[in-house]
Amino acid sequence: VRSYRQYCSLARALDVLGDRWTLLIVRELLLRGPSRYTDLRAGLPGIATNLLADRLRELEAAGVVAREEAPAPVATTLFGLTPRGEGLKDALRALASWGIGLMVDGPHADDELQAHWMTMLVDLSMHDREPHGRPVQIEARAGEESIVIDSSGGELSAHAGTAEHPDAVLAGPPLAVLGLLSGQLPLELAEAGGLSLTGARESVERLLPEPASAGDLVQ
Amino acid sequence: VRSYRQYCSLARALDVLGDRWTLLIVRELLLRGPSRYTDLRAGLPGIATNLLADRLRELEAAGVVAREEAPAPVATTLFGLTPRGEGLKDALRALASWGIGLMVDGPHADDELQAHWMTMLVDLSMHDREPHGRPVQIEARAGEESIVIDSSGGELSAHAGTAEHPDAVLAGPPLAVLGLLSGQLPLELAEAGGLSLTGARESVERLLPEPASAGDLVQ
DNA sequence: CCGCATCCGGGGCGATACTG
DNA sequence: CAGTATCGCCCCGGATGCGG
Repeated sequence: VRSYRQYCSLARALDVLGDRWTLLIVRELLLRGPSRYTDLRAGLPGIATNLLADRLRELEAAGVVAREEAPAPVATTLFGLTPRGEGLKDALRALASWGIGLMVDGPHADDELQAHWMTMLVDLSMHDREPHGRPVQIEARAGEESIVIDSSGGELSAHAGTAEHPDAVLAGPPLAVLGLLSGQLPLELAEAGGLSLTGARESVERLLPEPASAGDLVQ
Repeated sequence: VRSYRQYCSLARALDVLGDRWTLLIVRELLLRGPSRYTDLRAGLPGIATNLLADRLRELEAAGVVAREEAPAPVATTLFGLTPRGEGLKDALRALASWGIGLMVDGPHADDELQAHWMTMLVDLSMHDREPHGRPVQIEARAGEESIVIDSSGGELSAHAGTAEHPDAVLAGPPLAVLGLLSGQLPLELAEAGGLSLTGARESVERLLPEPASAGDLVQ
């Protein structure tokens, strides 16, 4: 929580966000919306509970997070982003987009994977090539974690969970599935890496990002 | 340097960039281009010399920084960004842009200000409203630090230093000058805050950003 | 000088236990 | 459920030394 003591906007931003876990807390709040303490802990495996409490206080003091007392039936406290906190969306997107290039070696030993993190990649990389086509729904499962991707009217959305009657289902090891969704692996290479595609293949191809240039791929 | 152990692109990015000073080192390399160790130290007041050496090694291992042996006459080692490191430009811009909102209270006690940091604000906030007008040159001095802003053919550029025959000169306390350049303060309020404008006022107004909405201003 | 390595004190961080 | 309390450890800050 020590300041860099530089009158520079980046240094000021890091005075608020630079401590360990802070930006991941903002990630959780952006992905989940206003959340309970316990749900935040679940989305931040490895965080010490005192650190989460400390960081939430600091973010509150900086005007990034606001504490809301939930209405009657639940009666718990919710932590949500203020408008200033919502303003971090672009910065987190840019950082996460840069980080995609660091995921091509697959998960390391003991790396955790949660479904709602996968939805970030949809938002970062995928887009509908046929915005006026009929709505499509795709389920993507990496390991045991699955998300549902909806495209309707050119708008893509994704959320954790499973679908009743998706147009297609993608499943496979995390590297193949996330590599496909992030555009790091073209469909053929992802299939070679263990990805299985069942259902309407063209509905998947319609949403896939342009693969990264050949030089960026795994050697 | 401890990993978050999450297979998420943001967590991966922070595994590389999340340590203290790391993103400020990238800032210096983006602003200065390939730099000597000593010049980096000068742009990072407060950093311990062993930490700078550690961070440069870690960034090198992550493929963000490359060490170049300088050619014959100088014979020193230069640290520069790799293409992967250059890819951080958007993320740093987004973070720095968010941090502008934290600068409206002016420099804190003992805050340092260096001219080349000010050039970031030009890049982030200013644009030429008359891209086809004749080229303009403006000098802006905050305290003792001064930069030169050039606009030619709609392209804005800024660098540290002073100008021989600028069209206008801005000078004043850091809060007024940086508030103006970043769009946090309209010209009238900046002048009320101690800013002096000599020379062609319209050449300054031509480059100023739209001021932030009234709600964002200092009360 | 330039580019570090070494040493040491203090505090941020990680892990676990505990509580209203 | 939403934290507080405690205890090591290691990261960080600051100073100094040192080879090329």
